[in-house]
Amino acid sequence: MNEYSFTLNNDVNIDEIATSGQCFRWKKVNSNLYIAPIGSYLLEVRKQVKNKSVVTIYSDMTDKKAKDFLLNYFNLNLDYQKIIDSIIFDPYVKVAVDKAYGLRVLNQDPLETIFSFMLSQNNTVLNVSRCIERICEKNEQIVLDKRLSYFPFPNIETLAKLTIKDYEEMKCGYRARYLNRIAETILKKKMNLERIKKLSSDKLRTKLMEFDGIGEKVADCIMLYSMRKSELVPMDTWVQKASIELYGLRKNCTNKEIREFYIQRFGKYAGWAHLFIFNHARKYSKQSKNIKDCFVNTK
DNA sequence: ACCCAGGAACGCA
DNA sequence: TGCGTTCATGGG
Repeated sequence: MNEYSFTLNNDVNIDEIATSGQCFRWKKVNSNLYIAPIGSYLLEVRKQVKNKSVVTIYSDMTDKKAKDFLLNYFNLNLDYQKIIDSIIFDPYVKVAVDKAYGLRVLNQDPLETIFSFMLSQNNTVLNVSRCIERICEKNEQIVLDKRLSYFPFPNIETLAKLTIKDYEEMKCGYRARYLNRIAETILKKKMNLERIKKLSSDKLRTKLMEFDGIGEKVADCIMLYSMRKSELVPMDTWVQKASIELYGLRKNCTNKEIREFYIQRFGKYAGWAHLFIFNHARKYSKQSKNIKDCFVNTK
């Protein structure tokens, strides 16, 4: 077992990432330590002084491969400041970025992301996390030492062996049959999720939506958070409400209209703008009557 | 008891 | 196309 670490700058904010609703397995151990099974490995992020933190990966990889894995997962090869600069002309996005600087779109495993967002329909983030954990517990536990053990997300063979009844027992509710069927189909057709990433967003969306249980919104989340489609804007209830309030879109406008408004306005990283708006609205609008109030710069 | 949660399938107009 | 209903489960 190898242990590889490096320092992260303030453009990786693990508090915000862990609670942003794009990933479901990061756990807060204490105010300075977050931990998550990612892929087959275990990751830790320890906060240091001055907005810096150290990420550690426990794996059997060489240092170079481990580094590449982390760069890839956190999207560290992207120019964070440049992306932020391209979207904070918008006053509402600017407020959201100021509150959550270091929040970033991750590049996650497609299979785990498909399962996560299938579970997310008509569900809470907390509940999705619990279902994912139960599914992972069907996998073999990896024990690093007395302090560190974890269940990696299962591979497709393991997922396909689980029956509808198994998924129901894991409290996946009516989504159980979707999960069972998609696992069986991916395995049977030998679908290579890494390869289909290269398709255009429109073709990929069509392909994903052929699966029962994946609609437009879930497809867009899968593509944004695990397939490098940074321009996509998933049409969730928060963004629908926020868009009407913030940008004065018609009350009965279609999702397509909202999505095109975002792409027109924010361009290649519209999905990032969306994540900041979603994150901010979800976290702060419970304490105010309307969404717009929490986007007004209160400094 | 009721309502909602990062929706989607289904039936019907 | 568009709109209303229904779908498990958990929490407020």
